[in-house]
Amino acid sequence: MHTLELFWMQNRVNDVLDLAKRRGFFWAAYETYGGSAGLYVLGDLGVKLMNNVEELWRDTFVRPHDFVEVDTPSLMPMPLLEASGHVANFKDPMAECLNCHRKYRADHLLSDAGKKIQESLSIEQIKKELTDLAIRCPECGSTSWEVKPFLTMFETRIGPYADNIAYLRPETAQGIFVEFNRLFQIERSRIPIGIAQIGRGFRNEISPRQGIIRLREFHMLELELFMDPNDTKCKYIDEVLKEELYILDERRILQGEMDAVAISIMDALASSIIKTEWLAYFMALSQRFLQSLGVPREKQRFVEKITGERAHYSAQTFDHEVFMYELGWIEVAGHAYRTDYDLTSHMKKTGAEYTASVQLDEPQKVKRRVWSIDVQKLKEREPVRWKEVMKEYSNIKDRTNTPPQSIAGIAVDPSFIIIKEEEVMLQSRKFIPHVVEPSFGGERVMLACLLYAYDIRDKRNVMHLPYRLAPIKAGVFPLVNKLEMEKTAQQIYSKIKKAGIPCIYDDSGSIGRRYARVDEIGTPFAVTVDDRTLQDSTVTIRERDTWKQRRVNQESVVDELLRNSNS
RNA sequence: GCGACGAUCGUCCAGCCUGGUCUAGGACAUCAGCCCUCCAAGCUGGUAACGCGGGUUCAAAUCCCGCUCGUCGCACCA
Repeated sequence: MHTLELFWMQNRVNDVLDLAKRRGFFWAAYETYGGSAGLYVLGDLGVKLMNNVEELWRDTFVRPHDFVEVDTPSLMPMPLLEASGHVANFKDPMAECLNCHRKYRADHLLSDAGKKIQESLSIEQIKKELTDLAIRCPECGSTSWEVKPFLTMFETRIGPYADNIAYLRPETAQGIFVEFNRLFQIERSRIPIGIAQIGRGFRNEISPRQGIIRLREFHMLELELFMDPNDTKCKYIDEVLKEELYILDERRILQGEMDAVAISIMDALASSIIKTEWLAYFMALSQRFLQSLGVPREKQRFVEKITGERAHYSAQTFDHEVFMYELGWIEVAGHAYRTDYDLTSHMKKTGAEYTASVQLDEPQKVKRRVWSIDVQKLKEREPVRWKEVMKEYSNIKDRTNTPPQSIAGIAVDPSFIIIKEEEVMLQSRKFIPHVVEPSFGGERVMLACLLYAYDIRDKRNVMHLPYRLAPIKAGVFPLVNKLEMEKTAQQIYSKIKKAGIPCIYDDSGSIGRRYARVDEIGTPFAVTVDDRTLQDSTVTIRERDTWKQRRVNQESVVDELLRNSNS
């Protein structure tokens, strides 16, 4: 590679971040107060670009499938996130060595020492274990520890009562899961169904380096696809079967492979590299989405999360990564097969029923065993406590399985349990839907888009943003500041604006300078009014990507611009 | 959290070691105007900064301490 080219490659991210700040796409927040890591501001261009990214996402993932969209609160009460497993999984016990102040995951220290850990160990218990086992700091050998939980969710309180703890959501998905029943009913119990949400997620990262890559508050674009676990077909799968993805799957990772290989969706499904059709379909869409944002296919890959690295809710996860020059491979999306983990968890916690049912083609005869309690016999055995048993018994709705070992503390005894075999005609089949989830980080997608749009031509910055993503579609300039030219240019500007096309008017500095200014923010067209306009009503349209100009009648400028709205 | 290094106009950099000459300089960007010109390059003028707090001193951008933030490394990263 040429030295100069190499130099430019190495500075691409910095150049783009610099441009983003200078022109108002985004920048680090609260600098006047000294700054606060992991928080970013989107400026006008950033807001417009993010909106366009979101619209493109809707056009890719939501609208073609008639999926629906919701907007749930960012604040979530603690019990909800306890049920989802986030409170347990986002609250790592951190052990700090009191001598050298290095920090470790306390559970890792214990398991390294060969100690089996229970999920439910309290902070005090962990501290006691560390002391009892005389575990030494791996760095300095000290045995004195301070154990504290580190919470990666932001904690707050709802209302005046201190015990009403809430968190800012670490993902938007939980809002969809807990509202599943109503959403499902509103959508007339269609299955499969996709429910989308665009919103903000919050994570209290320990040290959010890498600027806009790791944020404490960020845009999430999530879609939850609910499907029947016995009918996991995706009706759109044929459209993508031949598409190839670069995949690095778990098996190859465990073999020590580092490189992703191209494989078709068809083959990936046939060889079970991707476990379910919807997941494969969304991965293909995800690749297309990034392609339409300007990221070539070869600069994208899907890396499977190996067991143990995966989130607590996931049966299979692929990270969708984009090569971002100096930053290396950066995850822009996670594609997770969450099974029925979330709905089941919320059911257990709340007693609500998150189920769907499908009508069977023909009713089925099913034999099943049902157990019940013989009250008379129970009374004989437990003359005092039988009422307690019956009270708890009446809360057990599903009696088709084997009876529990004890009810209300009374050991279940065959002497008062009746087990009946019965035959029922089932008209429908009930199930807890399984969930497949593509989840994007908005800022990272936006950055990927800017990185691949960025180019330097004749020492000038040019952002080759696709038309639909460009925050500003056109600049309108009078060639020189003559009153009539300005007037005509202003008229054209108003006309474009009224047509709903974002555009700017600029008459300051030389024409070349103005072209340079709009090139840098990715504005695809410049409309220039010159002397000839005043004679024959034509203007020039100058294209950002070629710097070529053509003359069109000023009446047709809006049409010329609108012709590009799909590109 | 630890360690190393750092923080000056919008941006990049100079000044700091050796305190005063700094009313903090330059370049690019930006703004007003001139020029009236199709690709940032001419001319005139303007706006604009020493991260925060404390100390030393007659005097602090400059020396010292604390804090905040940043970069990198360690650790962490459902």
